[in-house]
Amino acid sequence: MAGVDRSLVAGVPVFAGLAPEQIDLLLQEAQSVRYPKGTNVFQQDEEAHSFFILLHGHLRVFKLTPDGQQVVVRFVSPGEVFGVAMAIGRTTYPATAQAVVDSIALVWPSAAWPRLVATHPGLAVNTLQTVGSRLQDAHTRVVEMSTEQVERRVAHALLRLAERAGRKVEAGVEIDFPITRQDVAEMTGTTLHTVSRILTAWEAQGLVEGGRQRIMIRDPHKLFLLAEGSPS
Amino acid sequence: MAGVDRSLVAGVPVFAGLAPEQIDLLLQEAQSVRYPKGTNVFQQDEEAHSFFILLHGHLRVFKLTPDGQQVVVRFVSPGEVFGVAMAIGRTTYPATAQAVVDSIALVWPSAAWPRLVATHPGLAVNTLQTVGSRLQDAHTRVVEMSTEQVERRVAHALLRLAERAGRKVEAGVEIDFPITRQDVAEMTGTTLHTVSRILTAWEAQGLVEGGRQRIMIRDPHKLFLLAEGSPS
DNA sequence: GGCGCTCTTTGACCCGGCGCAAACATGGCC
DNA sequence: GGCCATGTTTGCGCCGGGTCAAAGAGCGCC
Repeated sequence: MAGVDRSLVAGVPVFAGLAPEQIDLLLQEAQSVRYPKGTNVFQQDEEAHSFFILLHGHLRVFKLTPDGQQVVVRFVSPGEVFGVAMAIGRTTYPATAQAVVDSIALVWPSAAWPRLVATHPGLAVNTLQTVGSRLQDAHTRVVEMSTEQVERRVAHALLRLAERAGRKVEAGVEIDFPITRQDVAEMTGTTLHTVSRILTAWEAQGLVEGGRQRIMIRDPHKLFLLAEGSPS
Repeated sequence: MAGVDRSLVAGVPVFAGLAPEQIDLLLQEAQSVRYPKGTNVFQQDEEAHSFFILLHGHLRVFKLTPDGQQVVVRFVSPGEVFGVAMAIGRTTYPATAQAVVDSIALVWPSAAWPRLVATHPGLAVNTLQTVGSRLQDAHTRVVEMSTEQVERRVAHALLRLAERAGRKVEAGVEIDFPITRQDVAEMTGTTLHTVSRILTAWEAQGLVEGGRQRIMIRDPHKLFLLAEGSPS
């Protein structure tokens, strides 16, 4: 519980530029909590009681529409803050965060946020940059969905996944957590059927390699060309 | 140039909670600049030299894709900050801001931002909330584009426009600036042809009333039902 | 006050990808 | 090691809406 080691959050962007003593102060108020695979860290529309930094594992953040469809907002990797609803002026979480593998996060009570930013002004500035880059991502996605057709959107989605959560292996870059065709469909605004067809076609060309809840990119460069719409 | 009156920015959210003297200090560093209809306040990929608050008029913010397509990110109304690229850690503007009518904005040099947030901590907190609510909007849009078909997306877009930039008139709510079918298409990821067809159909039902660069919503409630997918 | 540019409407055609359905693989669990 | 749940593949038919084309309509400008 108490006494989280500073080294755990060495490279966390949201703490960038803060003095080590400041970071220690912040960590003293945090709890470290385990979230077994499949459990929800928080749920959409639930009161935003806490905010978090992921230490270990991977989360899938998704929104549920009134008619029950899911849309994946993003995947969270270690070192990222999440659940900062309170900081952006919301009282409830706008989405659900679910552990796709056993995960561990640092947890702060949302109520502490105003005091923390008052004491550590750099925190607001850093969080602003984090939220800002998410805004960029979201806009990129809007542009892609407006102007690209499905195959290129899927290519872009995989490239981003590989960049943020890729693990280099002998034969390419593998997504570092279990991910289904359905997940990719929910990231790109299509159906699992279409994703499956696309991946099968790519596999035949040696672009990617699939498997159950597994995607490996064998030829990132060719995939990139495809994503950018180079006429093949 | 100097001596912008405080009353001009009375209700501006980004100044919420700041003391009047603080606001005066901030205003002393700003310039008031006119942007005639059709001119660009800033351009995509240009160095982010300034940030702004719109005093008068309306801006259209759009992204240009490599193949020349435009996607409308949002419309800016008076009282909103924009061009805060620097604050979110970018050195260039991610989009172009264009005056759709003669407009006036307060302009600060981006270089002053770090000093301003250091002096006025509330500024970072307020900006964080502003950027956060834009993130919400962007995610809402992603969800809509993923799960709704065109007609409902257009309905949602018009309702948002009406809410943010609507002017009540006798017969309904009119969008308070010139807006083309093409603009609506670029907000919703469709074509002007499809938007035209939809508006024509709605007009026949008495839902909206069109015109050149003009959209008026005659029956917001019915439009809302349609947007939410109530089976008509 | 008329010319021309921009915006809008409307028609006809066609295709990307969604919906539905069914078979098939894979891995966890008892 | 076999069963079951979950995930994946694949075929087929269809349709929402994009594309191409061309004809109106409104407005600003000279």
